[in-house]
Amino acid sequence: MPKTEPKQKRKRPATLTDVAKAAGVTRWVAGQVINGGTANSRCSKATRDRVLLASQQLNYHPNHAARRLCGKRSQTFGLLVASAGDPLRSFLVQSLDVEAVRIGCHTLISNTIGNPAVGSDQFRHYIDEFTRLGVDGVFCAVHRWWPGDRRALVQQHPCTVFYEDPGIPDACYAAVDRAAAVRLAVGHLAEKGRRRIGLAVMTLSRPTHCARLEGYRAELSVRGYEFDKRLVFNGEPHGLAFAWCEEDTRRWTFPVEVVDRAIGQLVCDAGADAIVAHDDFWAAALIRRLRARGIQVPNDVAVVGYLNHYLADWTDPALTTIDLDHQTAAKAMVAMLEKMVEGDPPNGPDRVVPIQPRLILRESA
Amino acid sequence: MPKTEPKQKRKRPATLTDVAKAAGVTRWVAGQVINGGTANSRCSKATRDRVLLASQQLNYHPNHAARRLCGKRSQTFGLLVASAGDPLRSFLVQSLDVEAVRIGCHTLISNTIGNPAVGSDQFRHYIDEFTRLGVDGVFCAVHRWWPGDRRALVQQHPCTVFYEDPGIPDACYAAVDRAAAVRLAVGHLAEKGRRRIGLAVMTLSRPTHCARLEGYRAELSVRGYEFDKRLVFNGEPHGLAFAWCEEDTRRWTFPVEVVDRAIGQLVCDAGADAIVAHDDFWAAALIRRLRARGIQVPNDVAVVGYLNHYLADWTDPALTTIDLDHQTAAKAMVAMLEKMVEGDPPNGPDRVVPIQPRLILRESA
DNA sequence: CTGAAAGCGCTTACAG
DNA sequence: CTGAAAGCGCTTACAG
Repeated sequence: MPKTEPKQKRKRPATLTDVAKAAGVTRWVAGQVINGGTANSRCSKATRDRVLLASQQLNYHPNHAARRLCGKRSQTFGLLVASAGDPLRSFLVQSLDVEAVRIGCHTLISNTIGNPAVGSDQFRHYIDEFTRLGVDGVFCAVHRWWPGDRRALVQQHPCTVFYEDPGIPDACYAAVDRAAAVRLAVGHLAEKGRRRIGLAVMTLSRPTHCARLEGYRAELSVRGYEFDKRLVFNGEPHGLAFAWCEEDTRRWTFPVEVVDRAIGQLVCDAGADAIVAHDDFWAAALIRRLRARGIQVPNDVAVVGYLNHYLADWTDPALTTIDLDHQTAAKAMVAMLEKMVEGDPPNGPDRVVPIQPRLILRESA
Repeated sequence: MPKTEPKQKRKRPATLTDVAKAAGVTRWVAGQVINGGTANSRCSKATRDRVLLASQQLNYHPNHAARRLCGKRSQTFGLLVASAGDPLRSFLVQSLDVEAVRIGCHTLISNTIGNPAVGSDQFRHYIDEFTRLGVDGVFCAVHRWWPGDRRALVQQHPCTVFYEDPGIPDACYAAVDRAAAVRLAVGHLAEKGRRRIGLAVMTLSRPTHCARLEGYRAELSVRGYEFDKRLVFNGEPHGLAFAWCEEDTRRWTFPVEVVDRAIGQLVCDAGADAIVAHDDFWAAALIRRLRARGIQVPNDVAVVGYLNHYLADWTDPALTTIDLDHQTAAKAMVAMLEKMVEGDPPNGPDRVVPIQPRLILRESA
C-alpha cells in the first residue's frame, strides 16, 4: 500500500484566533460577539453575522480550560452522594443535574462510599478533588450518618449546599418538612374513616425523626383523636431497623422481625386500622408481613409509606406514600448555591429551605 | 464598629511557585517531585521531602485548568444517559464512576432526556459540551431507541464506548449476553422440574431481543424439551408493552392488559408451569396478575425476571432474576475507553465485550 | 540540579 | 472598532 495517506492527525479544534481570522476581525471583536459582551452592540450586525458564521463553520467552542485560567468560573458543581446508584438518591442526583444544566452548569458525580480505590476517607478525597478541579460550589447529599467531615467541607468550599440538615452551624440546606409529611398521611387516613392510626418509626432519637412524632400528635389533635402511646412503634430498642444493601451481593435486607413486632404491637395489641410507616421499605415489608398473617391491606389495615420510592408502584397493593418533591428541592438547592457563588449567600432563616411533601394516592390507603 | 477588619478576601490557592519558594527549590524541581516525573530519582530524598512537606502545608493542588491548557488530559469522561435517576441505569452510572475514579478520572453526568432547557436535541447539546469541556472520552449508556445521533457522537468523539450495541458500524461496546441469560433461567427451571417453560418477551423484532429466543430454544434442546410455539408470548402485536414513567408524575405505568394476555396464552392455554419474563417489570406484573387469578407463585407457576432490578427484593414473593453484572460491564467499558484515549483502540472482535449474566435466586423460581 | 523562556487559549485593560 | 500586551498556572524544551 503506497504511503500516500499521511497518518491523519487528530485535527486541532478551532480557536478564537481561527474564528477571528476567518471572519476578518480581531480576536477581541470575535470574543465580544461570541460572549455577548457589552461591546456587542457597538459592532455592526454584518460583523456579528460574519463572526457567528465563521464560528459555526469552524465548529468553534471556547476552550474551557483557558477561560478558567483567566479567572472565569468553571461552571461545574461537585456533587457528593453516598452512592449515585442508590434509588434513594438517584432522582435527587438527576434533578440537581437538570437544574444545574438549566443555569449552564455541569455536575460532577462523587460517590463517597463503595470506592476504596481513593483511600479510606473518600469524602475527604473529593473535597480535595473539588479544589483541584476548581468547582464553583458543592452539593452534599450524603446522609448525615455516613462518615465525612462536613466542617472541613464547608471550610474548604464555602459555597456548599446540603440536602437535609448536616448538623453543623450555619449550613445552607433544603430539607423535607417531616412533620407535614406525617400530618398529610394522618389527615388522609382520618378522612378515610380510620380511627386507630399507628405510627411506625425507626428511631425517635434524631431531631429530624422526632418531627414525625410532633406532626403525628398535632394532626391527631386537630382531628379530635386521642393520643395513645401504644399506637407509636419505635424500632430503635429493637436494634438495626433499616433496610441495608449488601455491598457485594447488592441484596437488600430488611429486619423482618422488627416489622413483625411492629405489627404485633400496633395491630394485634393496640388495634390499629392504619399504619404510617417510617418509609417505603417499612411499608413494603409491612404489606408483605400483614398478608402473611391474613390481614388485608388496605381493607383491614391501611399503610402509608414515605419517599415515593421507585418500588411504591410495585408492591401489591401499590403503595400510597409521601413524595419528597426532589425537583423542588433541587431547584432550591441550585438557586441557593448559585447565589452563594455570586457572593450573595443566604442569611439567617433563608439558609434553610423547607420542602413541602405531597401525598401520592395509590392503593394501600 | 471600627474598620479594623479588612474584608476577608478568599485566599488564593497555593501555586507551584508558592510550593517551590517554600521548599527553596525551583518550580521545575517542585513539579518533578509532585508529578513523580522521571527526574524524580535524580533529586535527593531531602529535597523531595521538603517539596512534599511544603506542598502539604500549603495544601497545594495542581491547577487543573492550567495543566489542561498545556496539553494534559482532562481526566474527565462524559457520560451520556437517558436519565441518571432511572434505576434501570443508576447502578451502571455509579459503577462507571467508581471504575473511572479508580484510574484517576472523573465523570460528568449528562441526562439526555427530560431537560428541555438545553434545547430540543439534548444529545447533540452534550456532544458539543463535551468538546468544549475537553473530555478525554465519552460513555454512552442511552438506550438505542432513545433519540440521539450516535454517528455524530463518534465522529466528534472518536473515544466513545457504548453500553449495548448502538447499531452503528465499528462501535465499541459492552453488551450483556441475552441468549446466555435466558439459558440460565431455562436451565434453572428445568432443574427444578418445570416441564412447561414459557417465554414472555416484549418484542422479537430487534436483534438483541431475538437472542433471547435463540437462547430459549438452545437450552430447551439441551434439556431434551420440545419447542412449543404456544409457549412463546410476543408482546409486540399487543402494542405498547413496556413500563413507562410519566414525566410529570413520575408514576410508572405498565400495560397490565398485555400481561393478562400473556398469562392467558402461556398459562391458561399452553399450560406453562414457569415463565421467563422480559424483565423485572414484566415479572413483577406477572406475579401480581397471577395472584389476582388465584395462581400461586412459585408453586403453580415459577417466574424469572431479567435485570436484578432494585424492586426484585420487594415483590412478593421476591423475584428470582438475572443480574446484568454492571460492575463487570463498567470495568470493561472503562478499560476500553482508557485504551482508546491512550491511542490504542480495540480492533475487530475486541470492540465488543460480552457480559455474562448471573442467576440470582430468590423466591419466585 | 538551576534559570529563563515559550506556549497552551483565553480575557482584560490600555493606548490608539 | 484596532492592535499589541500582560497574565492566569502549568509543562516542557533548552542552555547552562
